Amino acid sequence: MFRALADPTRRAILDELTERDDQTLFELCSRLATKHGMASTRQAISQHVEVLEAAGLVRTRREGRYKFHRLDTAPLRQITERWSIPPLEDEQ
Amino acid sequence: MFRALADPTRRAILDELTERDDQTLFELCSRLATKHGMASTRQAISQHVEVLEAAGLVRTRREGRYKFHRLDTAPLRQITERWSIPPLEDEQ
DNA sequence: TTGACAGGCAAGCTACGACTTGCCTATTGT
DNA sequence: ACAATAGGCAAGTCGTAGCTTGCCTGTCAA
Repeated sequence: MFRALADPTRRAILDELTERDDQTLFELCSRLATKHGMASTRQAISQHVEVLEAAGLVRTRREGRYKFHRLDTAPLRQITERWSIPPLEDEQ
Repeated sequence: MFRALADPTRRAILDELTERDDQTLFELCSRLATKHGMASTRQAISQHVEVLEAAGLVRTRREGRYKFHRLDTAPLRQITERWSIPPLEDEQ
């Protein structure tokens, strides 16, 4: 899962899913291209999504010929727990 | 900094510094070898530390011929803020 | 002052990750 | 039925991350 976060395109996918859940692969492709300025092919995105799925950061649901993607931030807790991140105080 | 977290050896270094600050490079080497079972050379660890420094996750202080390493978890906040991790409550 | 110790620098090797290309499957609409 | 659409599979290319090797610099103790 740490490896999954290492790639900027994958982080952009997480960003995209943060502000809008249940996107299809094609939606993700076009939105990444326009809003994040990343010109990636569908296959590239598809492979990134696979990695994110394997890391448990993205859940997918098949529906007809569409595959919807949903963000799951639960695995990210590992990070805050492992190195005990100080609870974010108001940094002036 | 995400890339810095992607490597298991580097995460082990952070773990090591979590439970004991101000270790020298040689200390880190031997402790990683014994406690974490990672047989890495000094140069390898040194390069990992460089990456962690560049990511702002490790602060160093030179003292004579020793170089002490200290953990800085501040950059990790980015993660919790970026994808709004729910504040870890007592789970169950 | 000189040898032992802590660490740095730089070039080279290797393996793996990101991406492409080409073709295939399955679902839907007309 | 068949074309269009959403997605999957697999092989191949290329760059770079991680590691090693060899040698160099700087500090301290005898």
